[in-house]
Amino acid sequence: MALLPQPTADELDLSTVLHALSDRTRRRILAELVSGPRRCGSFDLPIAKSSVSHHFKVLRDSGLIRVEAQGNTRTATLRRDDIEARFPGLLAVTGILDTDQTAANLRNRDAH
Amino acid sequence: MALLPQPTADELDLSTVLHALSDRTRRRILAELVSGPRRCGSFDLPIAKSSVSHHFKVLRDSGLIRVEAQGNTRTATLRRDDIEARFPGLLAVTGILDTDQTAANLRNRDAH
DNA sequence: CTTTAAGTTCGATGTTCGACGAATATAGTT
DNA sequence: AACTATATTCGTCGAACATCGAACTTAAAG
Repeated sequence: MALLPQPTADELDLSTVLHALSDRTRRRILAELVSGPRRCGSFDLPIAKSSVSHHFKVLRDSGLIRVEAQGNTRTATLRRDDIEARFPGLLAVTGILDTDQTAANLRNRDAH
Repeated sequence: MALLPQPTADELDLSTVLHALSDRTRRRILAELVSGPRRCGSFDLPIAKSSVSHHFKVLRDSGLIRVEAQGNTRTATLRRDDIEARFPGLLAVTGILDTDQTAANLRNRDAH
């Protein structure tokens, strides 16, 4: 159960985060992580596994996900609270949060 | 008074926009455009003017700014409404809108 | 202990990026 | 017409990026 190195919440860099988000495959990974932690290898992506590994590293280095090694598997988790604290609304506006959630946010926003 | 080619509002591509925003120099240009249209050459940037021209092209191709040629000068305008319509909140969360303006938006938002 | 599964790391390839200077185009100015 | 100012385009450079397959590491399963 080793947590792999990652930036702290206050170390999140906007340029780095936006670059990580500018890739469709990485946004797809993040979107699938909204529903909860997932094993890194459990994503059905049309690229080689070494490429997948690369994308997970970019996401982890940027601070968007945390990755925990347990045995010979790794589990990725969206750092939703940290991202929200530093860049509120970023996940919603980039389409990471699913439509219902975004709609709920919008409703809540407009209602108040 | 020729408007240079640019994507329509509904053609804005998230990956392209996020990539354009992932550069600090380009975000700085956008932030200075919040206060109104500016001549392209009137930005005090620590890079060669050919590089500045490149950044304006990236911003225009991504749809974040419109550029109008008038005589031998070009004027850049932030496409605020188009961006807001397509990706609401993106300019605020990326720090393009200054603090006061963002606060004003939040006040206005909450008020309604 | 051998096999299998999960991922990473490495090296190579081709592309894109950001920067530069030089050359060019366009349009005012003298 | 010659000069000046504005800005782009072109060619180049090194760095970074995305992708791949092969080799490697680690650990669980048989």
